[in-house]
Amino acid sequence: MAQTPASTPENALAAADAPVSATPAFSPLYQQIKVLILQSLQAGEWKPGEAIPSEMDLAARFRVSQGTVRKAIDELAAENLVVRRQGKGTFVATHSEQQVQYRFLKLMPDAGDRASEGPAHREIVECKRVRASAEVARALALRPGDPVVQVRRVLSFGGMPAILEDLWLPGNAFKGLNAEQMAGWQGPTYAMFEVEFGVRMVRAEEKIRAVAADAQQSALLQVEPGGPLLSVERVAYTYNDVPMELRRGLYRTDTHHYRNELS
Amino acid sequence: MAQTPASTPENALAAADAPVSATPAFSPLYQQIKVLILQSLQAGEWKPGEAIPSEMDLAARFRVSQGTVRKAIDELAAENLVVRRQGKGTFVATHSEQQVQYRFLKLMPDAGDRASEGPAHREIVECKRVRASAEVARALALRPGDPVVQVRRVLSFGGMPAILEDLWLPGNAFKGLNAEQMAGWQGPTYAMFEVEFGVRMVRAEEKIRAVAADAQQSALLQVEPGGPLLSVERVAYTYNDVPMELRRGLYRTDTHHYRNELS
DNA sequence: CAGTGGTCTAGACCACACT
DNA sequence: GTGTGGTCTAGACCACTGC
Repeated sequence: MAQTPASTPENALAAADAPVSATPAFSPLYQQIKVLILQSLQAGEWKPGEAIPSEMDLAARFRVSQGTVRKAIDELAAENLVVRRQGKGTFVATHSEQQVQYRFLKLMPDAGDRASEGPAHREIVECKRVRASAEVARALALRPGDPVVQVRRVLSFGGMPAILEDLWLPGNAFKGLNAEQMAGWQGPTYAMFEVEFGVRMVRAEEKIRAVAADAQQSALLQVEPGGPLLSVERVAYTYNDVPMELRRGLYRTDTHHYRNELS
Repeated sequence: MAQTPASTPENALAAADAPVSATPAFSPLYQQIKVLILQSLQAGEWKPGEAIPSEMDLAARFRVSQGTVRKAIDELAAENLVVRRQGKGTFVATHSEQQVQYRFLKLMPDAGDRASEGPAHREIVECKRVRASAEVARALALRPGDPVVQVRRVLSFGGMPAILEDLWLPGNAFKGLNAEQMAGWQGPTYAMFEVEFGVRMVRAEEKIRAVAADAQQSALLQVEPGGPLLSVERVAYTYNDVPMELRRGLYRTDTHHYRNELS
């Protein structure tokens, strides 16, 4: 890696193999540095909430200029993998921070903000070990029949049930997860996943639909059967686009709405 | 602006007034450059799809280094106001591009991508001049009673109606808009707004709910009355966060879904 | 005060597109 | 080849944090 920083940067990928290649697959130095930092992040060299080494230190370690490290970190910060704090350092992002808690929850009260509403009350309906169905296996990149933890819970705001959620988690990574743990933890569930299982959710994709409540759902959410509910199907990923959670939420949207910003 | 580039950058905002200020409101040079470019964009100095001057030219114009201009443009590109193309130049973003057409439409077919589906068929149900209701006035920063253009239309994919939309547009900016124009235009509606009215939508906010179809809605979308529909309420903004459109869409989500990425 | 991230500059060179 | 954006470096200085 960059033995001769001042000269043409050697392309690690291209140099690795295939001297005769149609597309040289050029990747700039800062991208290679970014990958290296990413690997350290993934390997747990620095834990969530901790500071990573200073830009100068990283520049020395990788034998590149500070500017190149800076650009690599800039991209990591843009992807919310890392948080910069002027005068203090750069920190591994975590779902435990007081600031942007519940980053992935886009349901907002129609009036006011979520802070004014107070924390949600959580009730675990069930938490059991099952075998992955074909659908769950596909979403989590498992084989059908592989062990999976399934959780069903109801979240309430101000005493009113608002969300009915089913979670499916790979059994291997979430050994020992139980209802007490799910119910006892204060704060974001993803923060618990970080602390208890070392699983950091980094990004997610959601598919949103309008559906009619069935009998069971309407009972749990205290709405009329057949009434409209927002179905939010989420796949959450760790590093390297590895899926680690499938979640299907049913949201009441009579007093709340799903907020999205487009640009 | 940066009469002495090599010395401490004079803060235009801070220098303008209030020599004794608790917070000096420091803003870096590149931010000031960004504002200047933004003003030119807004004033229409360069039209959508056109190239803006090269980084070197802008650096010379503003008497700063190329790197400072670069950082300003980087941010504009990140906000999708401008598109960089290596070897060619930097171009004013437009909704007319073949690439990311329908940037703000997040409805996707459950199987395949939107390109495979072909363009939507549009039917204008009505297009009339009305007076702003309290709700419309609030969303568009108008006064109740101000002139507004209201459009109702149905979009169909593969012959099946999928979206029922109502649009409200400020009457002043959209003088002369009529049903023929709405129906005749090929491609994104926002592209027509750029060409015909010089209005460029830059970002938008959406509030999403699940609702039950009423009699009229179910007839237009060919679903059962009371069936679930996705309600998407959008406010679209031009430069400087000026709202220029209120839109309420009702989406059928039996064969499509609203796709969102979280990070 | 020292250490961290943040800004600004200047110059060299690379990759890409057009002509 | 020329011009564009893109990368990389090196050094100076600024702003913020905490000792």
